[in-house]
Formats: sequence, structure tokens, C-alpha cells
Amino acid sequence: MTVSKTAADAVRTPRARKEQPEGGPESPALQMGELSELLGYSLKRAQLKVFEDFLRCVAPLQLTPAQFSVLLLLDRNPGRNQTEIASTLGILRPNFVAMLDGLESRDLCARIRSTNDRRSHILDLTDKGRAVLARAKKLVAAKHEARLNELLGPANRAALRDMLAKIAEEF
Amino acid sequence: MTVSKTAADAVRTPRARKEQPEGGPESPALQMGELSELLGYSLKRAQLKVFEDFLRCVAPLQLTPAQFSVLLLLDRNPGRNQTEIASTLGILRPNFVAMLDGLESRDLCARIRSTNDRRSHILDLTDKGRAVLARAKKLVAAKHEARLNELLGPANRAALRDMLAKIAEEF
DNA sequence: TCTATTTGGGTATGATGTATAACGATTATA
DNA sequence: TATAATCGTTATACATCATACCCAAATAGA
Repeated sequence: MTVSKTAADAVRTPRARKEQPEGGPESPALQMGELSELLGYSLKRAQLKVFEDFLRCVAPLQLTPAQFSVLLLLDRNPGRNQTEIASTLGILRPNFVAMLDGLESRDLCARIRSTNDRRSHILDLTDKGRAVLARAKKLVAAKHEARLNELLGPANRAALRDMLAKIAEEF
Repeated sequence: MTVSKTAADAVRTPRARKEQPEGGPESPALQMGELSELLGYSLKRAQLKVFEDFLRCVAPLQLTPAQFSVLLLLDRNPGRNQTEIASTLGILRPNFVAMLDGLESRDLCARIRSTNDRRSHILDLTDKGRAVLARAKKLVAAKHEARLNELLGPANRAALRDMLAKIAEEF
């Protein structure tokens, strides 16, 4: 869409709409117009902010949202292969390879050749992976989600989650 | 994060949790675990769906969400230069150049050298640009936003917009 | 005024995310 | 057994996003 992490700091404070009767030549802020009504626009900007905050909160563990979601899924679903994990997360199999390489090289998970089907790799969380995941969960709950709860209130936050899930599944 | 447009079609219907007493060897669907609670995850998946639908609805006009947002902003804010438009939308100036080239080559907008400051380009919506924008607005309202309204209900949709805007601005 | 700095648009470039085609090994099917 | 399908993988292309730098013009300071 639009919306990058940086930029957008040039939005000045509103002003009298006549002709800046005094003060410097700073132009008034731009009108967002029906952009404020466009759900996709707010959605994108909110998503960027949330990911940005996630990165910050979990920075000590060097985990991206995507990596975190993989670890979560591996923990809950032992014995699955790459295709199953990737497709559940909406990751294309080719792109999942490099991602797993990263996690495996950090000893957070391991590929194990299946004995039933020697083509596929069963994915396993290592002990270190479990430890990192546990710490990550704590950071996310204590810092990240807590901040969102504070901003929205628990009830609104739950309502927001439900609506987003509904859009993601039924739209 | 995760989440691509395609894929994720491998999620089977749930099953009894014992040992598939009968039937083929289809594995049960994966457990999403605390992923369903992660706001960022739903946010991202919902955002992808919404953009996807936007693209479909506005396909006859060949406009991306980003391009649409630029046209909207130009319409509401005549006489502005590239830096102002780009920064308001969170687009970095270098990346805005190619984007404008695209719109200008389609005769949807024009760069006009400012007489006050001969470095800057005032951006102008052409008549064709205004016409395309008008058609786009209608498509978005009639197809895209209408579908979201139908899914969530007008009240929920407004509440959602407000919460997303709040996150985007205050988080 | 003359120089130095800043600003606006632009180019080049790299990192990342996402998408498709195709391959070798293995398994399933006709 | 011959053929097709599947799994992980490589190669590749493209879009998005980010940084450094350049030139011309404007502004600030001496």
C-alpha cells in the first residue's frame, strides 16, 4: 500500500486555516480525506506499528514475528514436516527453506529424516529452541501484548482480535 | 511475519484426537496454539486479505492500494510537492519517484515545477486522474468496503477502524 | 556579497518478502 | 513396471523497503 516504518514525521500540527496570520511559512498538515475511512489503510499502518513493537520487545532474543510463529507451531505440533508447518503459516515451501536454515543454524530446531517417508523432514524443537521460545513468550506477554492491552483495554483488544480473525478467515 | 497470499490451503478439517480409528492417513489439522492470541498475526493475515480484495475490486482500473492512496491525497491536497505527499503516506522519497513515474506515464497526475521554489515539483491530478479516482472510489465503496460492512456490520466496522487508527497513531 | 549548509528530486544499490518453475529423490498409483 | 505425485530444494524474478550519495536550487551566516 503505502506506509513504511520511517518517514511520516513531517506531519505538522494543525493550524488556523486562513493564511498563517503570523509565524513562519510552515504549511498546514495535509488532509487525509477518505483515507481515514479506508480500512486497508489503517490495517496496514497498524500492522507495521505492531510488528515494529514486536521486534523491539523480543530484540534480546533476535526473533522476527515469522520465526516466533514457527517456533510456536513446532512446539504445539511435534512430528510435522516442513510442508505442513509452512503451509499452515502461509509460507511457500521454497521460502521456508532459508528460514529453517536460519533457525537450525542457531540450534533452535532440527530437521530429522522421517523413517516412514524418507523424502520428508520432521521438524523438532531443540531444548535451546524450547528455552528461547519460553523466554520469547514471556517478553511478548509482558511487554508487547501488555502494551496493546493498555492502549485498547482488554475487552476492546479481544474484540479487535476476533474481528481480525474473522476477516482473515472469512473474507 | 509469515503469511503469504497463497498457500495455507492444506488445513484439513479437525478429527478425533485418538488415532484416526478409521479412514485414510490424513493427519489432523495443526494446532495454532497461542498464535490465535497474537494480535500481530491476525493483523497481518487480515491485512493481506483486505489488500487482496482491494486489488480484485479495483482491478478494472489497475490501481494498487498505494496508488489509490496517492490519488486520494493529491485530490484533497492540491499544490503540494513530492516530499509532502510521500512523507504523509510514509513513503520514502527515493521510492516515491518510480511510483510517480508510473502514475505520470499513465497521465493520472503531473509534476509541475514550482515557481516559488524551482527545486520542487508540485503534484497535480490530471482530469483523467480525477476521473479514474472517482471510478475507483465507487468501486471501493460498492464492492470492497461494502463487503467488509457485510461481514462485520457497520458498527463493528467503525469500531475496528477506530482501534486500528488508534494503534497506528498512538502505539 | 560570498561561502556553507540545507533542502527537493533523483540515481544507484542492497536487503527482505513473495512468487513460480524446475530438479533429484522417494513414494504412490495405473 | 511405467507413470504420476510429493518432499525438500535451487534458481530466479519481482515488489517493497531502506540507505548513501549526487546535482540543482534555496537559505543561513560571515
